[in-house]
Amino acid sequence: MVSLLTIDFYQRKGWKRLVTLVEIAKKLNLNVSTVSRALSRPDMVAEATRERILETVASYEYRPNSIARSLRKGKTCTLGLIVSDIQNPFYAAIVKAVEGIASGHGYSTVVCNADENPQKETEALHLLSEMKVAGIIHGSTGANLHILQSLSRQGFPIVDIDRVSGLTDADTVLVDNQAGARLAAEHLLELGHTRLAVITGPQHLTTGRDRLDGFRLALSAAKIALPDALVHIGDFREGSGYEATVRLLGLSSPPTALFVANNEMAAGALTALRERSVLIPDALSLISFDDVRWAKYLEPALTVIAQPTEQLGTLAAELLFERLSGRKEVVRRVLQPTLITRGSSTPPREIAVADA
Amino acid sequence: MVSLLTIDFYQRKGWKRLVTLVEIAKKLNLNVSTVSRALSRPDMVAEATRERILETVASYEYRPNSIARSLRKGKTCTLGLIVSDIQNPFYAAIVKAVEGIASGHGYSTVVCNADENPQKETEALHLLSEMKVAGIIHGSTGANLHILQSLSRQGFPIVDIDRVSGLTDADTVLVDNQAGARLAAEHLLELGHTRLAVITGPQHLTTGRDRLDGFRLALSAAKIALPDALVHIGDFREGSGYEATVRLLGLSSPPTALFVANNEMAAGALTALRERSVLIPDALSLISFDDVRWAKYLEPALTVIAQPTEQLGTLAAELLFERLSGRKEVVRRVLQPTLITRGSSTPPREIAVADA
DNA sequence: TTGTAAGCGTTATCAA
DNA sequence: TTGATAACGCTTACAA
Repeated sequence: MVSLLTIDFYQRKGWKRLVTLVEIAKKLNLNVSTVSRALSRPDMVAEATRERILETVASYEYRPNSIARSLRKGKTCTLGLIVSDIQNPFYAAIVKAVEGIASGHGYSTVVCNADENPQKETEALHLLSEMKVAGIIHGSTGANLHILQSLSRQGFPIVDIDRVSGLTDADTVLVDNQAGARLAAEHLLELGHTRLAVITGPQHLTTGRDRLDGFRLALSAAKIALPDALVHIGDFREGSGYEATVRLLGLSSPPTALFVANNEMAAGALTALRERSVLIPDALSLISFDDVRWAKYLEPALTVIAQPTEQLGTLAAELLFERLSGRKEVVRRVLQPTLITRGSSTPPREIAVADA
Repeated sequence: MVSLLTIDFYQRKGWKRLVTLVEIAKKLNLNVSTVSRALSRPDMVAEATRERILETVASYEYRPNSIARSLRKGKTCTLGLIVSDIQNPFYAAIVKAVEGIASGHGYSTVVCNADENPQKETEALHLLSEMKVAGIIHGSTGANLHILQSLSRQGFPIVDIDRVSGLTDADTVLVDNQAGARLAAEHLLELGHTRLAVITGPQHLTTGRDRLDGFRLALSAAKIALPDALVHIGDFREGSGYEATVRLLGLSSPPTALFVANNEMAAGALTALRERSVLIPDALSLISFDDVRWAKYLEPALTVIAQPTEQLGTLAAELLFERLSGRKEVVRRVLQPTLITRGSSTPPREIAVADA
């Protein structure tokens, strides 16, 4: 009878045969609180009792229910991480770094994929807020400032990573995108290019804006013109890099050097250049943001502006944990990107574009 | 006084100013249950009351506490996903696919990185079991069968992905690794190679074993010898691909064709080949598992065995949800990899290896 | 249509 | 050193 009841009970609920503290306590004729203490504060319970308990716990393969614990304690050991594309190696590195730091602290990481879609970001934020995560790290689309502010007011520590959301009380970890773009421009200028083009990202993202601004600034400092026809605004995805490149190549006088503001669009640009048999670097010098693995395997290898991706993720997670352990001041860290010169950028040679 | 008490209370607990059902109910002079119903079963509450409630809920930015809900309902809306390297594009694609399906079902995904480390996998499994996730998808290291069995007995639905764990009651989504390796071998054999080498993964992983077996089978069917010196067992990481390649190149008669069993080791192999100026495909034909993005950007582009990665992740997640909605039979899906012929594999040419 | 109350599995407070 | 008990925020019989 009893066993029948038990089975029915556990079939009604989702968790099937999960042992609980109460059951362990019953087996041992002890009180739940004693068993609980034996696990969380072993020194507060007599040696003999403790051993009996630990034995039973092991033999029943008991695992504490962190849901119940979280509810009782009023805190979770879960971090929320929102990125715009897990498959982009840039974010993959961040995910890995954050997960690493988090698990080192005994925290788990819930990864949400916003896909550059404000609607998906909204859902992700709601999800994380309902999960009552201990904190949120996110590369913002910039569209959900209102929700972020509300979450922040509710006490969720928030860390902006890679992009600024507009939150005033969030810690921030950024790469100096202007400096990176300047490095790229100056490198091309030093090589002697005077007709330079740029494919950047959406202007509502700090990354897209700053990388264009930096490029523009360097050019104007060198008194080199940047006509509108040589400026393309993509969406940081492969397709837009392809299309922008096609249009640039269609110009009556195409550029001799091209700066692409992230790795995805660079991949698109490459495809377009290959299709049209544009020789790199002879017909066009190419430089892009992000030192992805394949950059060095290309022929010629790709000159890039490298971002310290792991450091970005590590730092963001560390700032979050500092915040969780009481830091009050808002911290803003700006990391410096570096130029890695490879074969895809050389001085301009006045060679005609080969026919496709 | 009241406000002081409140502040003190919320400072003691971690969750700071999170509105609860009780508070909403109090503001409205309603019972919690009514408020709860207004949100989860709106039709069971009077139009007027419902509107009053929804207004207040919105103005207080109330978000249900999913911890409490999970505890009460005895189920979570969280999936656990264990992969051995988030940064490997193969797993990144799986993570993305799983997360996509999960969020479509209103589920969140906790991603754990096992790093090919059984110890880390153990921790991840314990974490997920304590979180009482609704189900677990994992590419097993093969070392934690005991824990997996225990979890399975406790009622956690488990899906094996990419590798088999040994669980008998887990759904499984695999790629036919033997067939893939056979495709690779047959391709090289058809090109006329007779001295073929292979770099495979750990033999305790089905992927490492099957890819070697398939290769071996194809060669023996063609009556081509595979001497031990031409077989290298790596660990699926870049470094081991590099080292194995270096050793292969050091042989008195090096192979004319090389099959590398995953993309990471292929990257390592490439580095070694470049360093030693071994011309591909003239001195060595190269083929690898995994059609990563950069494979087609190489010069020559890399011939690969492509795995249907998104499909792998999608299917795994779908099987899990089917299981959650009651399916009892164990399902095992085997997906077929495909050969993508590119420039890195050609008939052997008897050209000496250029000096480094 | 709404209210009452029990309970999910823990932990923490208080008493014994 | 241990036990009894009340929470944590929510859902859901059941009663009104």
